[in-house]
Amino acid sequence: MNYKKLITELINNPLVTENDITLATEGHGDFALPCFKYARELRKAPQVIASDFASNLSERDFIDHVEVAGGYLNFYLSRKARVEAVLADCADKTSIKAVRAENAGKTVCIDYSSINIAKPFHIGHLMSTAIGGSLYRIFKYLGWNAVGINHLGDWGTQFGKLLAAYNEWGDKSRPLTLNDMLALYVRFTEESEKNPELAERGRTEFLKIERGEPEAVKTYELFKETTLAEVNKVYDRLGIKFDSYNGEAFYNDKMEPIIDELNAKALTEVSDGALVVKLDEFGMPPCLITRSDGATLYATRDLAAANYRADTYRFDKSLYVVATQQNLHFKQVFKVLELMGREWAKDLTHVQFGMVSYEGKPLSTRHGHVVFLADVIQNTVDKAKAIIEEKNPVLEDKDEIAENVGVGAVMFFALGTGRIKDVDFAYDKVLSFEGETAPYLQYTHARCRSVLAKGGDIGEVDCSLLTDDDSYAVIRHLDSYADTVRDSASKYEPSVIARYLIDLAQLYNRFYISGRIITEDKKLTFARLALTKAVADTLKEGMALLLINAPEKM
RNA sequence: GCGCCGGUAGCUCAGCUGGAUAGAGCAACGCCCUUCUAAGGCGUGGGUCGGGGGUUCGAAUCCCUUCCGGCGUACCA
Repeated sequence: MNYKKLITELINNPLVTENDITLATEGHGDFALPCFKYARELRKAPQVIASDFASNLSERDFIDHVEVAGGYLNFYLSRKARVEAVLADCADKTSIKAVRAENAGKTVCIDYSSINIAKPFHIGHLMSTAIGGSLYRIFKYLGWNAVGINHLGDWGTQFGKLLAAYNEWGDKSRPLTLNDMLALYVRFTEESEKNPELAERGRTEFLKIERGEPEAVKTYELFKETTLAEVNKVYDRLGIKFDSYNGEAFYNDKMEPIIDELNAKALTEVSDGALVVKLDEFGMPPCLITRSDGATLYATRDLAAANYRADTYRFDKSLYVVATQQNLHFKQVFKVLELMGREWAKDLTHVQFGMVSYEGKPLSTRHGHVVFLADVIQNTVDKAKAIIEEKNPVLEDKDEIAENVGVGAVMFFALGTGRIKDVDFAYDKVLSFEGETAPYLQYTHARCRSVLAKGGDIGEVDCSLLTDDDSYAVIRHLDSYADTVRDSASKYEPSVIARYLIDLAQLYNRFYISGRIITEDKKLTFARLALTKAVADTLKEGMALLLINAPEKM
């Protein structure tokens, strides 16, 4: 319910706009209007203005009373009416449906995860995967048509090297694994330093792939399939989905028209043998289109990809969930597209996130300073299992619940704080199951379900029984759910929802402890069960947006 | 050098489209399970919101400046 708007209408003064209404500080009602800013124009003291507004209020059924305190006019809403409205909205989803109606027909492309073929899936990939996967769900939830794109790193000379290494040392008698490929690649890098002939072999093998020689392509496809098969297991555990796996290889034949167009529009020039688009007047270094040897670059592929997505999906927004390191790259690409006259260039956004390090040092596959995502998940799941054995050994489906709790903990680690901050991965953080964590949310949800199961059917609810401070605090928070999800989408920031859910769980737990829900008093029991149900449903829906499952029991 | 981002309690963070006493979690200490899930709740201690200017009735929030840290800065992605 948009009370700010209602209050503004109630005051009905041209000076007062909706944005002037603020949430009241603890102990000062629900909403407040600070009247200081009108003092100059009205030539009156703020307190006087507040009292004037108060005495001129029109019909006000949703307000219980107002109070003038200092220069503030405080609004105390009619709690009973608000409880009714919130419980009704939780049940029929009116406000969420309204948001969906606004967004119907809109399309958003989300480029996320974007892993490299033949490279291990480590915690460095967690952020893009989790943030993108969450945004994918959030946008869908809000009525958008979302297109999830895994822009695979499946092209480049490293595949020639890997092919050479595989032909030389690969064990063809058993199925290839991701670890084998990593080992082969490392060995190749080491040995080719001593043996230049080997390095040359890498280049010629890549040429074979480029030319489409069947033998080479077959092995290259094997690398790709092997990687995807393993990585998909992780995606499945995390609940991550994609609609397209078109990556670098896919755009190989789509760059030439872009280069031709850039040349035709006289945007390019040759500099030190390379073809570039100069961006000096925009305060940026030039955007490299082709190398001096004629090879295309990262930017070239992204220009082609952006065009392809625009043509194919007709997006209203296109997001790139990529680390902040690539800030300049995207600025350049977006600017070049704008210079090419693409009116949709304004709809492209680099959704950047901070760097992931491990024990204070940057991650490095080559130096073995990596943490594999599958291992992290397994560790959190194992710990969840151990806690279940300790606290609730009679629980059914222990493995499934441990899986949900462990994966949830990993997701919350990635999505719980603002994405722009750098994060240092540490096991004690992901393995923490108390306080502001996914297990806390899941626990609260399971607690709700448990009470609901015991409480049975909910009869007619008397909303006046939920106007005490503990109950009303929960209601008030539930009231901002739809706005919170919308805010999270507009900021491309899943952590907004994470914070919201933590607060909701805290408020509910306080309510839960403050008195019994199921009592002899039928009417009171129904009212409290209704509140519990609203909280449980909201927690579950909100967690799903963060890729966190909500088990019924734990 | 220039550009982007961060700097809030011992630690991890929220608040940053300006509003009333700056909030959580973790860690520390002290309480609360014969009663609906203690993965929970309550309480105590803990803050020059990096520093300095400015704008304003009012600044963690806006502007300027400065320090510290991360990242980027043409043929990797």
